[in-house]
Amino acid sequence: MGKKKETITIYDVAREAGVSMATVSRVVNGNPNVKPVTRKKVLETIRNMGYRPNAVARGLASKKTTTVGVVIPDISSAFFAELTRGIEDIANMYHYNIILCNSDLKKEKELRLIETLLEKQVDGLLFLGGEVTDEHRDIFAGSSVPIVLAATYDDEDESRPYVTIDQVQAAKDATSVLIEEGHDKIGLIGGPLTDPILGYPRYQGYKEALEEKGLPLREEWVRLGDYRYHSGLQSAKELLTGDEAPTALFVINDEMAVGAIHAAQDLGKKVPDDVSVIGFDNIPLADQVRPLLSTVAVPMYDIGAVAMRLLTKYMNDEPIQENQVLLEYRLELADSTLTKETQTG
Amino acid sequence: MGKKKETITIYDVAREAGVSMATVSRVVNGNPNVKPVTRKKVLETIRNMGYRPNAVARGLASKKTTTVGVVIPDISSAFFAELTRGIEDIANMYHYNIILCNSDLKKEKELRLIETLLEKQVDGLLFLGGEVTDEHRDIFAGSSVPIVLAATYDDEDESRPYVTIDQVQAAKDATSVLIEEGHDKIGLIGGPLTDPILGYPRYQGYKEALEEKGLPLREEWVRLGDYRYHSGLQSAKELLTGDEAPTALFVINDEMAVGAIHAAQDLGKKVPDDVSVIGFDNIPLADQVRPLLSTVAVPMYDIGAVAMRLLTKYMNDEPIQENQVLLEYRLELADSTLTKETQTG
DNA sequence: CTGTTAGCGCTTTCAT
DNA sequence: ATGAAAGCGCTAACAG
Repeated sequence: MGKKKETITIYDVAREAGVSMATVSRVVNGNPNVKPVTRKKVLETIRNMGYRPNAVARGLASKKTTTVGVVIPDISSAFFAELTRGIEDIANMYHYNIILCNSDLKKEKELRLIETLLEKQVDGLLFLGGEVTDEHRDIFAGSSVPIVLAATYDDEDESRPYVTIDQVQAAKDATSVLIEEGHDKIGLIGGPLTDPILGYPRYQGYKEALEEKGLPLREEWVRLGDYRYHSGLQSAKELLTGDEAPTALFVINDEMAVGAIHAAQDLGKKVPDDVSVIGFDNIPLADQVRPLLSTVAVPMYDIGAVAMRLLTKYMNDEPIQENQVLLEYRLELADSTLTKETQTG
Repeated sequence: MGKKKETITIYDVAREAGVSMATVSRVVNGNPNVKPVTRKKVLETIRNMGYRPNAVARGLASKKTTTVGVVIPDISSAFFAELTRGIEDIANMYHYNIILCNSDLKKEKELRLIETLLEKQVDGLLFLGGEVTDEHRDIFAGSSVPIVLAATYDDEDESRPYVTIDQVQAAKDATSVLIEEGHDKIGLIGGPLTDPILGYPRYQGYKEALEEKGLPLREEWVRLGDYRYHSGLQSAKELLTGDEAPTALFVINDEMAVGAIHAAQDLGKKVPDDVSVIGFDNIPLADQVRPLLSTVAVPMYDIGAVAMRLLTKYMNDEPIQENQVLLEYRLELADSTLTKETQTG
């Protein structure tokens, strides 16, 4: 496949065009200090010879790779796929490429990947969605490469840049929607409370909303899932069975929320008449279910885009006004709850 | 962020450990020709000094980057996200990293990205989902880097490696399910017929199935969408209105198929009692809708994984038995059609 | 505007 | 088992 082309270098082009390597380099890099005639001649021989610049050599000499590393939990999750799309679009806009790595939220894998990316001399690093531990901090501190967190944050390092949303407040707002709808038996389908990024804060928001309105937080109305559809389906089946069943569910991500809707329907309950459901994230699925899912619209694409943009600023030593960004979210109230209004936080 | 660490090189380690650069290099690369004592000492000073190998320098010297380029239409599509996951898992297994690029199926963007990836000296390239034109072939031919196609193929270049499924046969099988269910008014929601990768072949399969059974292909039962949910919703609304409406729909991807189910339900029709729907791809959504969607299960993850594995073989000059692979698909018959059986092709 | 000359940090013969 | 030395292809002063 492809001929074993003897690599043609900048030196070959220089010789052929009758100029120096430096001049060819200048032409290739768009340096204005080249006489138009010379430029033309060089460009011509470049085309004729089929010369293609070697970015690795350039990287070694210039100490810039125009490549950034992205460590993400799982690209097959709709949430992170959308986020990654935001990252890549901005990266592309600024002429960077991204090396994409799935971490599965495994700490050891995360650390290994970060190490590899640093070895590959990425100009910057985006760390998404995982918890930042001391070991992460050690490796971050040992490098001079700018690192920005996205869809997570580091509560132990006040200076670490991040882009995310206020998880607690958003969860609180979502729960409040159900309360204001008149519900006083509100269940939760959450994530592991040991998850400091999503599971715990969203639980916390639920709790705070109930406390504020003087509603009881009953253990039997709480289930902790694994963020997947079937987990939501199963959890809701349990919650909605029995006579003291909640009449509303706050489900901390859309996939589980849609599972909850289907569970209710399987049990012969109408959504939202018999049970209201509000989700979280606003992945496309929220709009591809009947009834349409009310949810917290997280600006996934923007989180990625803003984080990448912030990273470019670090990489180019641009002035930075704000390096810890809480993006706005919206309550997207559709048909799985009753009320119709929009708030923002 | 991070101290401006003066880069410590293999030379520094060598000096500090009292050995030569070559020896350090051997240790770092696991070359067995190093006395255990020496190895130990070197490893120790590496740890003490916090030495991190520079993969760019290594890449320049060795002409290997252990990085592969991946050009994909859109990472935010469930289909390609899953495929990419398969790619990355295998890449990771063989110690490669991937540079991920979204092409949006725009030819110019594809060509530009491929060019950039080759400049970055990727060891191999995976080109996904797009059409291979003469310009693609030119650039492919001008490089000695192995290139494998995934979820697409090149009908003009008989030697170009690829991994995909038999689109025509699969579409034919899906349509046949509806026919065998007793339907004779079978509509199609397809993609653009100008799309040689999905739109046309899946249409072709539909057509062949009808012809084979002597059923009429009626223009008014065909709608061409854009693969998105709303397009399926809208198309189905049009198809299912009127008295000569089809009683079954073959929808060429799941997203549109779910849209079609919802359209039917919105029109007060029951699925599958009033109208059967069969989709294509078997993305997670197919399992997150009621009724559960019958569909053609495409081994998305495997297409990516097998393509990546094939690429590693090229990159390591391993013997290759089969470089053009048609993976098997299954008919996943669930609740949006009546019959219950499984075939494979 | 153009050329010369050092490296960038590592791998890789070739000796020893 | 280990070292010396020549590049890999390019950028970046520094001259002129």
